[in-house]
Amino acid sequence: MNNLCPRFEKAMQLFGKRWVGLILFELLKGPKRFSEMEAELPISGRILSERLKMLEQEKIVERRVYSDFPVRIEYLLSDKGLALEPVIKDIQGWAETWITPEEIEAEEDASSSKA
Amino acid sequence: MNNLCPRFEKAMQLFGKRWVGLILFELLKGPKRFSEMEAELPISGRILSERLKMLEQEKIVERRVYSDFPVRIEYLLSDKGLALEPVIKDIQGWAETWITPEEIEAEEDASSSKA
DNA sequence: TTATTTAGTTACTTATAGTTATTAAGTTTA
DNA sequence: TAAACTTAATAACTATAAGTAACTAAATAA
Repeated sequence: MNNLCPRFEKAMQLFGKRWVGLILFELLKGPKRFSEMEAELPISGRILSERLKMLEQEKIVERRVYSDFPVRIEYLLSDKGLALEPVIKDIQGWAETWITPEEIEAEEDASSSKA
Repeated sequence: MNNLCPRFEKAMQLFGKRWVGLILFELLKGPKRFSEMEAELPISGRILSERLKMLEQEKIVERRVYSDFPVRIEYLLSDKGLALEPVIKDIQGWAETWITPEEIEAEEDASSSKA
């Protein structure tokens, strides 16, 4: 068991965690605040907080505190995080080619209570 | 909420599911049997079965039954699945550059009961 | 001093994953 | 013919992760 490349396995453990892809997608557009991400992603504050903390620990995301009123905290990608851009772009490209509108509709119906 | 590209969101829902990356990584090497994947991946049979069924429904994986003794079932990537190769390769490349040996050791220690 | 704002956290419920034992279909061998 | 073997699952159960709603902390404004 476990004859895989350990680096790949570790990478998939990060990247394959729920919401991580969408968080990176958002942050590739530029720095974001907690509440912006909470509003733009269908993710709960608790989990967003947990994921950002994890991504910060993994040095993929940086957290910057500005002592404005009210306090402003920005999350942005580090170099390690920015280096994931090709992955995100590839997934986008793949999705545009291979995900059909029907699949998306089925998805939206299933989560219509949230939308 | 939910101003994301719905195709990307759907793609991440598949790809960001635990074990999916590792299953695709294995299948990119060529067709595999259930028991081979079960042996090579640190994943339970129940979840492997569940994931393969999902990937089959999504037309990413094909399931071929051979009436040998004992019954032989092969899983292989469809064109849609093969199209994910660049994503996997990018993640591999990223992992080789950015995942440090210390991170992997920490990981191995945490799951030493399985290894 | 009370209210307001952002960025969380805590306690609790629901959903997903993991483990172990069992089943089904087919084939060999006693 | 029936007991045993093999692969590919599935069922029942336990453990872990995610979701929800209400609350907290720090700083300022009214």
